Amino acid sequence: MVSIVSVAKVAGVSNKTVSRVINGEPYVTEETRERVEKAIRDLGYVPNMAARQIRSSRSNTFGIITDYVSTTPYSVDIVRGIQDWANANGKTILMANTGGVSEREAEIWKTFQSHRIDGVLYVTMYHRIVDPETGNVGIPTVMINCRPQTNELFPSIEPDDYQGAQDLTRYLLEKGHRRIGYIRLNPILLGAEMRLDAFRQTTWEFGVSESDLSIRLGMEGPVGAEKNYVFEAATELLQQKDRPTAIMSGNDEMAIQIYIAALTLGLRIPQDLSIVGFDDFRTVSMALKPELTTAALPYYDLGFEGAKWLNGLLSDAMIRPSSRVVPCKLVERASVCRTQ
Amino acid sequence: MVSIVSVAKVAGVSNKTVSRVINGEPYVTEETRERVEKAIRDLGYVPNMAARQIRSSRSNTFGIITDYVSTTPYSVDIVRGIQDWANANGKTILMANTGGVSEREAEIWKTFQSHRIDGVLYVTMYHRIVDPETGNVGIPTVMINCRPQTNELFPSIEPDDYQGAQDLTRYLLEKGHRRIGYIRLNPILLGAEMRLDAFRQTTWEFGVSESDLSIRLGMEGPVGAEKNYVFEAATELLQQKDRPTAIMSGNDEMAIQIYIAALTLGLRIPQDLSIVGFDDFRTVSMALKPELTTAALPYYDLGFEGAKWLNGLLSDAMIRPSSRVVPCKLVERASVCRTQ
DNA sequence: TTGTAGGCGTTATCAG
DNA sequence: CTGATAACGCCTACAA
Repeated sequence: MVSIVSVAKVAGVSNKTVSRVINGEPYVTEETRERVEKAIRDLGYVPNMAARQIRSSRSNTFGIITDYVSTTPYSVDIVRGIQDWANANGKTILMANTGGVSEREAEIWKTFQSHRIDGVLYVTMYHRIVDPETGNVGIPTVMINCRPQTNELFPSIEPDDYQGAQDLTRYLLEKGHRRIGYIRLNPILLGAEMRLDAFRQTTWEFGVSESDLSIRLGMEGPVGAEKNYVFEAATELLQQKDRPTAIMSGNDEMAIQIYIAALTLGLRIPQDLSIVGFDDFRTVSMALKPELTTAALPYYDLGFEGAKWLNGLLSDAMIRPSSRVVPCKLVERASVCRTQ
Repeated sequence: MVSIVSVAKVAGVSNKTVSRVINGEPYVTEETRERVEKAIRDLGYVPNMAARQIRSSRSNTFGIITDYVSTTPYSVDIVRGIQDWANANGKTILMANTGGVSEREAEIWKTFQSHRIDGVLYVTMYHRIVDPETGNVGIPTVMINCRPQTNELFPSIEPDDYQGAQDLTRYLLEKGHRRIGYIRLNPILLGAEMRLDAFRQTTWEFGVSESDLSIRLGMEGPVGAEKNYVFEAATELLQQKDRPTAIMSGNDEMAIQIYIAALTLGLRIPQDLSIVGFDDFRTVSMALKPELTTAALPYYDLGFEGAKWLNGLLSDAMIRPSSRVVPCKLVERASVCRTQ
């Protein structure tokens, strides 16, 4: 492999001068610089990061730990956000996936140490509380889309499920809806409770009576193998004497079944039934007809901001655990209309 | 940072002996080994990959280049497959995303060189023909879910869209369906033509007359901003005098709209209309009611096998470009019934 | 403005 | 079985 020495030889300078050129340091004649650059091009020289790192003990690398990539593919946007930030700031990304196995997690932290990773982004694919098995390696870490349970060591950045559900509920209320159905997310998801709380609180603030609210459980059980009651729940809801004029769905995916239930009963969307989702999982929300009004989970921003934050922690060294929240933007499409 | 030297000092041996223990080399007394291992534990020593690499000029790292992660989230399973193989074989994964920008791609290859990556997995998120901007860096590469156009340099591994569509078509035919609708995938996707060909060929082999086939375009235009005709096409198809008894959908996502169109027209699935999808994008195929019969794109296997293959190439050094294909397994659910 | 000497943490070589 | 010493490619410190 061609190294700095061969370049130096070809350019007829010392290796230190080559190093200067590579790193854009001052005090190099324009003429020397050009000669070196030519040699670099001619030889196809590319600096060796490993060697560089060994001297400077900074790897300029971030590690990403994810859990279940496959069951919830949407949240890969978090990773995209991280990558974009990393790319724009000259960082490299090392990726590892636990698959939910905690021994595996410990190994990963070891591997990260081995690579002298500067910092770790601990990413979960759905919003939840976790207990990372760091093995106490002391690498600065930011948690994304999750929050530490027992240990308060790490800062975290999460979507604002509460505000998102609040905005959606208000949106429905402002469109005149009062009899509203709610089909709940799997309770093991952190968002489930926050969204429901927001729904309850907001309808209460608007003076909607409890009896106008029909709240049903849509799913439960372990992620990836959950029991699914959405279709039945929606069907039952819509067969009530005073059926709701709108249904709020735990998420977009569940909204598919609500559409199907409504259409099967001969109801038109949105004229007879308004529906809102949550997540803005576009493969679904834009495939539904009419397209689904929903609240967008800020996955990309979570990743981008998380990476930025982590980088800040590295220089500041004041890694106070704290929690940040990113808003969920309401995406207005065509699945809601004003009550007639 | 604690290095091999400190370990050696504590264990009262030379650094080379420590190295031997770490790498599981023979010719170390059991007793010495234990003393060294104790020192490693006590000091919390973790080997420095960068230093190791600098000596052995093998990074044990694979790079993954992806294109548009976000628009097609399902195919992240490819990445999971790669990670699982890498994990089981002690390789590290460096990840980068082009976002479809080719200058970015060139940079990525440079970065990979910088890290002395052993090999590259070039992954696209949908099945297509590509023209990688390698900058001719000569890193062994396997292309996954895509195929090189102009240059024949790299081996590739792809899903067998033809066989998948063939199986689905046969399945419908064996259930007695003869009047069959087909809603086509975006033609810029490589799978579009292969799937349609299989459909045409297989129906022909079964002696189905052309006039019983209704083929419509479902989508077109650039990925991420395509025009969507699925709902209208399905509606039109189902309003024909002799409407099809089954519709084959370009993919699962498009099947959502076919469901909605059918239900809106008062048709029951599958009694009045059978539907099959393609991809087995489970967030959709299992959310639809009745659940969707489809052909599973073997994303995980593509990744896993691709990584394995790449590794083989590294030792064999006979990187003959060739193309491999992985079958798409038919997943039978509840959206098809026998014609009455 | 440029060059020299030394060392980062490993592993390879070869001698003991 | 074990150890001393050199070398990998780069950067820091210092000297010229």
